[in-house]
Amino acid sequence: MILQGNSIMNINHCTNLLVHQPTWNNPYPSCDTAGYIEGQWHDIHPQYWSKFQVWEWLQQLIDTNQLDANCIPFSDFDISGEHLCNMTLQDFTQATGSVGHILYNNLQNLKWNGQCGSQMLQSFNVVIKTEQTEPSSMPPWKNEGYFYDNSYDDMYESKTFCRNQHSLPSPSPYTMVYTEPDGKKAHEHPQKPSTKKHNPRGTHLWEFIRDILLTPEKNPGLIKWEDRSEGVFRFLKSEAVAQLWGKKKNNSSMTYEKLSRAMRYYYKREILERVDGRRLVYKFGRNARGWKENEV
DNA sequence: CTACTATTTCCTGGTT
DNA sequence: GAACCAGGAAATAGTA
Repeated sequence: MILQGNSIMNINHCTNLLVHQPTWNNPYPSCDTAGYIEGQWHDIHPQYWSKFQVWEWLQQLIDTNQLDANCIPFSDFDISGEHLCNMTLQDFTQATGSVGHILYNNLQNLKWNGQCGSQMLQSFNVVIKTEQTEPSSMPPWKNEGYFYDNSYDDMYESKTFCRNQHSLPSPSPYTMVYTEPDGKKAHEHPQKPSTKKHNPRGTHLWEFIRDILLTPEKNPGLIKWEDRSEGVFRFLKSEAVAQLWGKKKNNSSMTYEKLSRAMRYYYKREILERVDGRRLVYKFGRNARGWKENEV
């Protein structure tokens, strides 16, 4: 038995799940803002954002306002916070069209009021109360008072679990005929999961991801479709998904780093296709089944 | 027990 | 500098 030296270190690797609020009280804080959440874009005045934080801000606005990511030229936003702050409304509308005023207004709000909305508030076992927040910064899922608890992953195991029948024609993991990468059907008797080929826990990673996507009422902003018809999706809370996957596999040290390595192995098998340029974005490939809206 | 699959773990190096 | 991305390599666990 070999003990991995750092396995213990990962157990609490979920700090970004913690509830927190914007913390800059004066508009130009020094860098010593509170502890472990230091450095997140919503804790820092936009003037001091790095390129990465600008990118995070953009992604968040896309999510919370349900903007079409395809309309945003990300390459035009490969800029620092200082540069961003110097952009005029005209600059924004020039770059992103009608979406420009949303970006501009949100940024102005952040610059002068420090109101960034409390994104990333969702955490495990926490009831999010519905409360007033500006539309431009409120995650849509938050408005519905999502409740997330440990029973979530049990839905896959539960005999009574029933997937959203009215909108989800694809079969559940247990009724699905598992198809080998080469297209051969492995089994015709879905009621016998134990006979499934190499599927020890009942669900592969990609199926796990797919089922989160297909169960919106149980997906508290974890992953979202970027292009539903093309099978393109993006992780919103990468570490949270990793924790969930780890929980399913009884592995408390799962991280997004490790989960993503498994995801990359899917490229070769054409279960996933590479999506270049955008972080946390993946696309289902020809060997991934059950994600299409009207798949038979 | 052996072979195999599907990750898991670790790592180096590159990118945003 | 953090968070990702790319893959190689080796380990591991469940199944055939």
